[in-house]
Amino acid sequence: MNLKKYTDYSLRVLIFTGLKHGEERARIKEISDVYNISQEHVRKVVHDLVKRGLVESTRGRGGGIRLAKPANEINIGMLVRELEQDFVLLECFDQGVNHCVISPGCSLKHIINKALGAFFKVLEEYTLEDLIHNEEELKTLMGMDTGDRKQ
Amino acid sequence: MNLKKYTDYSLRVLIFTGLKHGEERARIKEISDVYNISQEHVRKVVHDLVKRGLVESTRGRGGGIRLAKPANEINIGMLVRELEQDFVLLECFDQGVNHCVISPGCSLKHIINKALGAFFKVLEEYTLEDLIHNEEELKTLMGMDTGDRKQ
DNA sequence: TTAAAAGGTGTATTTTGAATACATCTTTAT
DNA sequence: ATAAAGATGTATTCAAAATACACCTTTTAA
Repeated sequence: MNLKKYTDYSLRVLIFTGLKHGEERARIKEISDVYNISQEHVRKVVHDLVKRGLVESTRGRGGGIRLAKPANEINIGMLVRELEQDFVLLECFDQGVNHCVISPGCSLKHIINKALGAFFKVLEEYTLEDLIHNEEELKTLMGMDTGDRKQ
Repeated sequence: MNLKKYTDYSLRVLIFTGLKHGEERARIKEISDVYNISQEHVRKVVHDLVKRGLVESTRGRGGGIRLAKPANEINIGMLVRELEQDFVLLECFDQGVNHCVISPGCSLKHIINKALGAFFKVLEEYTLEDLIHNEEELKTLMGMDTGDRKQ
C-alpha cells in the first residue's frame, strides 16, 4: 500500500509555494534545489498543478508560480483523491477486469470501501493551510530564513 | 493507491477455506478452479498463510488446508496489515531513504498517518466470520451448492 | 531586438516490483 | 510403490512508476 511519489512531490510543491506571499513567486529551480528533486520532475508536477487550477504560473523572466487560491481552500483529501486517480484496491473494484465469481455476494469490497472512506474523511479535515501553519519553522528547514535568497 | 493482488488472493483463499467445516479441507486445486487463479499462485498464497499460522495444511492424499483458528478470530485489519507489510505512503515514512529537508517540521506525515489509522480502524472491526456470514450465497456463487463435489 | 530566464510539452529510457511460470522436492494415505 | 497433495526456490514476464532528454513558447530586461 502506497501513494505515488508524484503525489508526495505535488504536496511538497504546494507547501513550498504556499510559503510565498503577495507578489512573490516560487520558481521551479528553487523548488528543485530545496527538495533535491530534479527540475524535470518538478516541471511535470507544476505543470500538472497548473492544469488542475491549483497554482498559476507566469512565464518569462521574473516568472514563477503561486497558489491560484487561498491555502485554506486547498483541501488535502480532495487533492490526494485527484492525484491518485484510481483506487483499485481489489480486483472487483474494476468492473471490466474483475472475474471473481463471488463478487456479487462478497462483503469484502464494502468493508474496504468503508475503510477507504474513513481514510479520506480524515484527509478532508485538513487544508494546505494546516500544512504551512508553522511557516517560520518550515522556512528555516528550507534555508529560506535569511530573507535574502535573491540569486 | 492500491493493495497487492496477493492480498486480494489471500483473503479469497481464506473465504473459501472458511466455508469448509469439521474435517473438510480445501484443496489448492479447488481454490484455483473456483477463482480461476493459477495453482502456482494459490500455492504461494497458501504457503504464506500457513507460515503466518492462519491455516494449517495436511500433505498427501486426502490432504488440504483448513483454518488454523475460528473465523471470528481472524481479524481483517490485522490480516491486511500483515499482508501489505510496508506502508511507505510518503518518502519520509522510510527513514534511511528519506531526504526531504522539511520532514522534521512537516505536518503531512501526521495527517497521512492519522488517515491510515482510520483506514485500519474500520478494517479491525471485522473478522473473517463477517466475510462468510452469507455462506449459502457464497457457496452457490462458487458452484458448491450441490453438495457433491467429490472429484 | 535579441538573449536570457522562465515555464510547457512530448517522448524515451530506466528501474522496480508485482505477477506469473517453471521445475523439482517432500510427505503421506492407500 | 505410487499417486495425490502440499513445499520451495528460482526464473521470467510485464506494467507502471520514476526519471531523463530534447526542444518549444512566452516574457522581459538590457
